[in-house]
Amino acid sequence: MIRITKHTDYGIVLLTHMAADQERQYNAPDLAAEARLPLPMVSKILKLLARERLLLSHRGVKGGYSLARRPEAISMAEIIAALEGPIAITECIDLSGDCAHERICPARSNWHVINMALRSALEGISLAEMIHPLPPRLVTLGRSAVTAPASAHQGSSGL
Amino acid sequence: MIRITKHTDYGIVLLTHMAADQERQYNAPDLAAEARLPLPMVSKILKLLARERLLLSHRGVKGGYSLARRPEAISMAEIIAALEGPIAITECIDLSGDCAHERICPARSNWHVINMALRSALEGISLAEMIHPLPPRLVTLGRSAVTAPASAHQGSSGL
DNA sequence: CGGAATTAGTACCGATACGGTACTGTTTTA
DNA sequence: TAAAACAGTACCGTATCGGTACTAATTCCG
Repeated sequence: MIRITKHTDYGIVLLTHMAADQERQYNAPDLAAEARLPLPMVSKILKLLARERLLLSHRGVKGGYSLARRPEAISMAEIIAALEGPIAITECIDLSGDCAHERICPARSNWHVINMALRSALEGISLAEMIHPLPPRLVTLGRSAVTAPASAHQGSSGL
Repeated sequence: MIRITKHTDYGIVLLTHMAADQERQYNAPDLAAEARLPLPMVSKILKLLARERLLLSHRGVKGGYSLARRPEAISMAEIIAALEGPIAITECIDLSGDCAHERICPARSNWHVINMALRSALEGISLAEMIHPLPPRLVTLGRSAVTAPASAHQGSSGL
C-alpha cells in the first residue's frame, strides 16, 4: 500500500467538492460541514492550498476560498505536491549525496525511473476528471501497453 | 512525498542486487553485507519475497535465495504489492463499505482512477529496467502526452 | 468607528505503526 | 549429529501523523 497523508486525502476530497461549483466562494466551516470533515483539519488544509496557489483566499467577514484555476487545469500531481512536497517515493531523492548506499546500490540511482512514472501518471489526471472520469484510456509505459478498464463509478472493492 | 515503507525500499534494493547475477544463489548474510543493510531486516524481507513467490528459497547449509523469474518478467508493481499489499493510495479502498463519506464525497468514489494510473505506471517498469534504464519513453495518460526525459544515471537531485 | 466573521500562523500533544531486534523452530548438508 | 541457513512470531522504542487550541491579521457592515 502506497501511502499519502490524510491531509492529502482530505485535500483532494475538498478540492473535488469545490470543483463542483467552481465560481462559488467556500468558507472553511461550510466546507467542513458539507464534506463531513473536522473543521480544524479543513482549515489547515485550505490554508496550505492557498499558500501553494491552488486556491485564492479572501479574508474578512464575507471571505472564503475559491479555486485559483479551472478544474481541468489542476492536476493531481500539483495537489499532492502542494500538500506533501515533491512527488517522490522515497527519501534518498531530495537530500542528494548523504545516502551511504549510493555508490554500491544500483537501484538507488534509478529510483527516479519510478518517480518519473508516478509523476507522469499523476500529471495525467485533472481535478475535473475526478468528478467525471474519462472512458477507458490507453496507458503506454515502457514496452508494455496496458489498457485500464473504465472506472466503475461505485464498485470500489480492492484492486 | 508519496511514501512506501523501508521494507519495500530495501526490498527493491535487494532484488536489484540479485538481478545482477541472476543464476547465483544468495544467502541472507552475504546479501546484507553486499548491500550494506542490516541483516535482520534483509532476512525478514527475503522471507516475505519468498512467500510471495518472487524468490525461490533453498533451506539447509548451502541454502539461499534466487530470483523466481527473469528480471524482465518481474514488475515494480509486483514487488511493491508483495511487500505492502495491494497497490492503492488510500485506505478507503480495501474495506469497501465502511467509509462514512462514501455517499456524499464525489472524490472517494473516484479514487480508483488514481490507483489505476499508479498501478499501470508501476506495472510498466520491470526489475531489469532498474539496472539498465530505458531511453526516453512516451507516457500517454488521459489527454496529455508527457515525454519523460532520459534517466540521468547519477544526477539525482529533486524532481 | 468598532465589533464580528473569517483567514493566517504557530505551537503543542497523544496514539498509531513503522523500523528494528531477539528468540525459537525447521530443514538440509557434510 | 552438528552446523548453517531459512521460517515464523513476538516484542519494544520512537518518529511521525492526526488532531486541537490559541493568537494575530484582515475585512465587512452596522
